Amino acid sequence: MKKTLGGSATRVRKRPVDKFEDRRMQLADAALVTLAEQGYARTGLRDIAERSDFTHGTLHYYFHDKAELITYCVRRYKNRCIARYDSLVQDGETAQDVLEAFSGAVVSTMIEDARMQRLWYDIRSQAMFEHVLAADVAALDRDIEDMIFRVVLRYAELSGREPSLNPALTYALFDGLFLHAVMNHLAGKASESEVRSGIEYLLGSVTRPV
Amino acid sequence: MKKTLGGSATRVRKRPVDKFEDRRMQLADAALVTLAEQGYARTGLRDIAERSDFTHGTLHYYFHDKAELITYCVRRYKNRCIARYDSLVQDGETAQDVLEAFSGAVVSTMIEDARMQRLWYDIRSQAMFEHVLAADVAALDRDIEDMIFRVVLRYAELSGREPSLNPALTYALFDGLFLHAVMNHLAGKASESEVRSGIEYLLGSVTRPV
Amino acid sequence: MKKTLGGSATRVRKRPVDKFEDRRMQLADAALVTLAEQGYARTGLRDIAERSDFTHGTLHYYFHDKAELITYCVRRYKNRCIARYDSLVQDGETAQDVLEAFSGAVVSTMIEDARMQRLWYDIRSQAMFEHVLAADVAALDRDIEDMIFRVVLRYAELSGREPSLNPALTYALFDGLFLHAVMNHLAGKASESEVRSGIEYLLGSVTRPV
Amino acid sequence: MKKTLGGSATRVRKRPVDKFEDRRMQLADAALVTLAEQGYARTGLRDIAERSDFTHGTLHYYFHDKAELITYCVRRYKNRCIARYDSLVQDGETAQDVLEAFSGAVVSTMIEDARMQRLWYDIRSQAMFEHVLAADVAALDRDIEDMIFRVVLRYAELSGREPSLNPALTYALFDGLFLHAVMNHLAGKASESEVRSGIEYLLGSVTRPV
DNA sequence: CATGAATGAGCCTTCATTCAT
DNA sequence: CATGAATGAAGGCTCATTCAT
Repeated sequence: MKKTLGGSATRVRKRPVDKFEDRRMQLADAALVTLAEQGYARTGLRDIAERSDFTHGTLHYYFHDKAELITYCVRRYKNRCIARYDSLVQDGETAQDVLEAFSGAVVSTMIEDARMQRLWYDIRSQAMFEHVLAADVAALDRDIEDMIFRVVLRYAELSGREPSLNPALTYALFDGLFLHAVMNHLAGKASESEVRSGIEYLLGSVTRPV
Repeated sequence: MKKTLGGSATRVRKRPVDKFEDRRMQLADAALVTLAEQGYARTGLRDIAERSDFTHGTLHYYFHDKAELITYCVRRYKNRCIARYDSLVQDGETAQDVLEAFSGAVVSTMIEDARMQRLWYDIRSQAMFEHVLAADVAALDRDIEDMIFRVVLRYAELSGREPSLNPALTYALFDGLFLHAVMNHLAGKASESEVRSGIEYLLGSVTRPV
Repeated sequence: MKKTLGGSATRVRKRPVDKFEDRRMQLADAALVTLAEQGYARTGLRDIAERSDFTHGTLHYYFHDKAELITYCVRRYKNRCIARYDSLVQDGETAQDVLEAFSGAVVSTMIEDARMQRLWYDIRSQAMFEHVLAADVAALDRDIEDMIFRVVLRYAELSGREPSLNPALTYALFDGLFLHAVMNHLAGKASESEVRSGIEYLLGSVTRPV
Repeated sequence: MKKTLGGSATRVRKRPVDKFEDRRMQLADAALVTLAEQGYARTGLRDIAERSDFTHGTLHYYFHDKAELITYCVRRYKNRCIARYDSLVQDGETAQDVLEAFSGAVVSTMIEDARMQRLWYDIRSQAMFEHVLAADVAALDRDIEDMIFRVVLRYAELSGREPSLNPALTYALFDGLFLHAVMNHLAGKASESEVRSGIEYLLGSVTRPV
């Protein structure tokens, strides 16, 4: 409300709602570190609290229960991923740009974010069993599907082609590729070049000349 | 197998080792029902015992700990899967046979074994975090990869084609397809025809004319 | 009371002490609603605050701790009860008036105030265990005892009789009657006429002809 | 089953079901000590375990949850009370015997079992709020009501009288007497003679010449 | 062989209370 | 005055595991 008050540039304090939300983000980021390390089932709220600047009581102050915290965390991580991929790809001006930006991003995700990614796969698996997680996870998965299809569309458009598969099927194939890239990386089997060639192959495979 | 066959007519009891192994299988099959229903993290040994003919303590007599039981269960389930797919596919005499047998098997897995499959995905996710599971799961995954590649090889051979991707990449793509088929099915989104066309597409895509 | 009245026309604000006390009453009344619903042990200060116009922290500003709030609440409720019974009974001009006013009041307490009454019985039970509550509850119980005896005295006097039991014993019997009336009502066993006849019987029983 | 096997007098081990039930009793008796001391709401399962020979996990092995343990405990205590009163009273051969046995028992309950009795009043209060307790407590209260009426009947019969009030009302009055006896005793106000005379008065009051 | 009693660590959650603003 | 952020102890409960029988 009192936000954009005149030209005053010295609004020192954020609105209360922002403070609350800020702390949620801060806690979520701390939680993500632990979650990525230990996984959903093996991470207690106490573990999370211990590696944050707060106590475990505070976690419950900001999140109603564990499920809410976890979905908030995963949503936060995944939204960042999606934004990152979107911006990367939209900056590309040739099909080659897009291909390289995309496969570069996948490789770096695989290498640097392997632990975060496995958390995502973990939570997505749990969501097959736990009702409370299902809706949130499904929504996120749809967002990722859309993002992947945007990449494919952009690539197709820049190379005079068009998608040959629907978004769901397209995503399923890329998802398989990502998942195995991460699993392989965590298993110590370096496969950067294989991932790159896999993506190149797949981008060609899921599009066709107009 | 069938080791002490011969002419011996007085083999009243199986050899001890067999009895032990038999019971393990019996327990594992009972456990699989519960595990498929509730998932790894949410299933206690008590839950399993309650739905079997044995007690809680007996489980520990036959399995050293929970991880051993679970990996034994999953290995059992997955080996059955692999055998089933192998026999189905090897019975086919034309490429069309193989295609139909394979996609039919996938569809029926998706529909009837959805709960078992999600258990596999669950355990595979946990294996990314729990070292004790990692080796067993990795071995199983390799077996599946091999099986998938046998299907592709057979299909290729019968249609005058050859694989265009290595086994790992081939599996990754099929795996993505399977995983999303199961997730969609569990989410209530029927997609039988889509799965069939996906498989047909993919079999064509991972092979090329010789 | 009304101390600074006089000719001063500008007394805009109540004296500080009154404001403080007013707010305590306001908070206590809000608290009573929740307490009557959930009982002492199951009611958190948060529950109370949520159903009032104030926050959690404010409660501690006006009451030192939970025990003080609770005793304040119960005292408030019970004093209202006592005042009500006193005025009802003193208005009666014949023994029959008193009997009817009294049993009518008990019946309406049983029906409309059942949830408040159970709170009283609850706190009185807790006071048997928690020292901090003991003194306050005991004082209240004495006030009720006195009130009951005033009713009996008034009834006796108007009917040419006199009490035949001491106040403590008299109260004990009426208290048993009340308690069971409330328990029965909460259990769904309507017993209005039984309560009325019980009271009539008891008023006769605890008095005797002069 | 194998219980009364022939004339063998040396059945060393009880049947399994008995062992389980025996331990429940043992744990319940230990629990009653702590519960009587601290009251329902202030007693944790850990408190109970600490003052028993077992750990808090064991409590959950024998009782499904806290409510089951508590109701089991109270039922156990109250059934003992009822049996005790029944046998005491039935041994009396004259009205005077019954009067003395009964009031003696009440006095000794008041003095020696005051802490147990307050637990009963506590749980009965909680049952007005907690649904899980309601049914069990109501059943117990009915048993006590019956017992009281048996006393009154016996007393009436031996003195050529008959009950003048129904069982519910009769119990309500005695209950009020008991409750206040216990509260007074806990408050340090000795009142043995008063209790005795109250009971004598009440036994006369709730009966009338045939 | 198989049982089931017993354990104790650990989990999520609730809550009265304190305190800086 | 009033707020609400933060705390930490405590609560009920679950569970893999051990072990005497």
